[in-house]
Amino acid sequence: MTRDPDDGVELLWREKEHEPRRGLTTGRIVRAAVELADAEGLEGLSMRKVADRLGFTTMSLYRHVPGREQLIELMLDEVMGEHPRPQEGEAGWRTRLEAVARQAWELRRRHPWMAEVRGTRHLPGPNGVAHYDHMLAALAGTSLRPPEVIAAIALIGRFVDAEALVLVETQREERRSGVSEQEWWGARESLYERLDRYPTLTHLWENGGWDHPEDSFEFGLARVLDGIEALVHQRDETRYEICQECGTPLEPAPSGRPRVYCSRACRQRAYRNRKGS
Amino acid sequence: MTRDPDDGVELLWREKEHEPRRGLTTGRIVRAAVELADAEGLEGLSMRKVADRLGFTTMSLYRHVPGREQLIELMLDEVMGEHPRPQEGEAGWRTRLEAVARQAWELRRRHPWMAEVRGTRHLPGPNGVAHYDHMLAALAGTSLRPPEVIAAIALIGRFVDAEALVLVETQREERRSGVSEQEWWGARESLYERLDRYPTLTHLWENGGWDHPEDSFEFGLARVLDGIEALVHQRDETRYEICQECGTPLEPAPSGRPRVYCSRACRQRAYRNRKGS
DNA sequence: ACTACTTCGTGTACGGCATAAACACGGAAG
DNA sequence: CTTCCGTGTTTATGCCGTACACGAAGTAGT
Repeated sequence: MTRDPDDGVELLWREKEHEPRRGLTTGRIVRAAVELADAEGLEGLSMRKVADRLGFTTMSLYRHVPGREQLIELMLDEVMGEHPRPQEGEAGWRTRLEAVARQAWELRRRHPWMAEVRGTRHLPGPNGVAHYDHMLAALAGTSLRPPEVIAAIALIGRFVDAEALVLVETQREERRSGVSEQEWWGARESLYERLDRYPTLTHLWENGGWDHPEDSFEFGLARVLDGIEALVHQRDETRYEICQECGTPLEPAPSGRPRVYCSRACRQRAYRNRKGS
Repeated sequence: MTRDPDDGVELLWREKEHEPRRGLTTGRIVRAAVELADAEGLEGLSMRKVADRLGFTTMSLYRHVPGREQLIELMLDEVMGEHPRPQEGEAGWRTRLEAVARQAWELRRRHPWMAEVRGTRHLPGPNGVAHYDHMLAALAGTSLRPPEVIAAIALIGRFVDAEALVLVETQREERRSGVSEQEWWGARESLYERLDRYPTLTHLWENGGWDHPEDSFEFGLARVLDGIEALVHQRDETRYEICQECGTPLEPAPSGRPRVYCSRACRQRAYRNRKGS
């Protein structure tokens, strides 16, 4: 359906359909697919199984959804809507950023398949954009330059996704094999026999490096936030620089927020130029 | 072949076979598979195509390799062998760690499919262990505690993999569609029309946040290293703590390296206890 | 030299996947 | 009443990993 002139933007941003009592709907398909993926992971998500779950034939889905890929995009935006309402406390940027990272982490614990979605050209739906805006807001008030704000948020996002990915993989393998990760690695005797020749490895082993491992998400989040904090401090010190449009030195803004242009005129000129290109 | 009592450790750690003039070999299969995956990505790697490339039937591969999954593990260790010889310069930990991260990054640029491999139970082969040991060594000399060393290295590894993953995905989509990432996103007019209502997004947009984006790998690597550095400084200040075995306060070690146990007796006791469990 | 056994490669077949294309049916519009 | 369109179905194509039965060829034992 909807031979899309613009790749399915319309499908993602469609307003809510009034769902008929019976029959298929995009919304119903998406929800069934989310349930299925929650239970079986993304690779267990097949058009057949979604259709079965709804009591229709496989091909019927294609009347409402262009294909599997698009279905996954719809699923993503669907679950993005589960994010809690952004509450506008005036906490510091680090508190807010940490909170936002934990929310993303929570969401991926509820829907582990989110981390398994591949591809860089996913159009954001309304829920996705709202959440992205919310994340950016946590850093936009700092002295970071705009591209740094964006890169930092992307870094946090990739970090959470990477952690979620290893989590879902360990869980899947534990379920499939019935053997816990610790047990499995503990039973690899024939591997450990060969590790004596590696000095650092044995040194860390003898000093209990693997006895009480760090929580990987907590450790990594703290490190990444520390790293961003270091950059923020650095930028705080060299806060006042030059206008991005005309190059004259910038005065400190009375609001304390970072400035980019020296005057409204410059800002508008830059904006027009960008629009033209 | 090789119905493995211990899941293929033997296959990974096999000594080099003398390869007969003609006929199949595990090594030949692995190398052909690496070539194929380099060219077509991991999802383009099929047993049929590997066999075709070698001029044999599909099923012949199964005489030398248990299945696709094991083949991928073999491929991983194969390319791990391409890491440059670790040179023992006495640089600082940060320099060494950065170098090691860049090496891993380089390797993933040569073999993008490495980042696409999923699963947490990959047995390391000899090359993999050597590289892991080398990475750990970069941090083992600092005041970080052993579990922190391990977690930090894991963090770096996941960071590199995550970056490599988005890189390979953009490249694949660019090749498949013939449209560059920038062009594609630039052409999503019908999306941008809807973004006015999001304040931070438009603020950053107007201030040129997307005009000259940060290099994602460089930015992230710097942040993560900064984050680890912050932890190292923190540990430097509280370096001398208590013996992990008996709990008595630790004296500073003459070598300046971090200590874990107060005496050789405690260290040996701890080692014996761990072995027993 | 003859036999039994192992090793290696082949051919066929099964069940799973996404999806293209043609078709069937029911209700609304002309 | 006819036409058309939205919706669901049927059938078929071409991928995939791999189980299984078989054949050919080499090797060891007698």
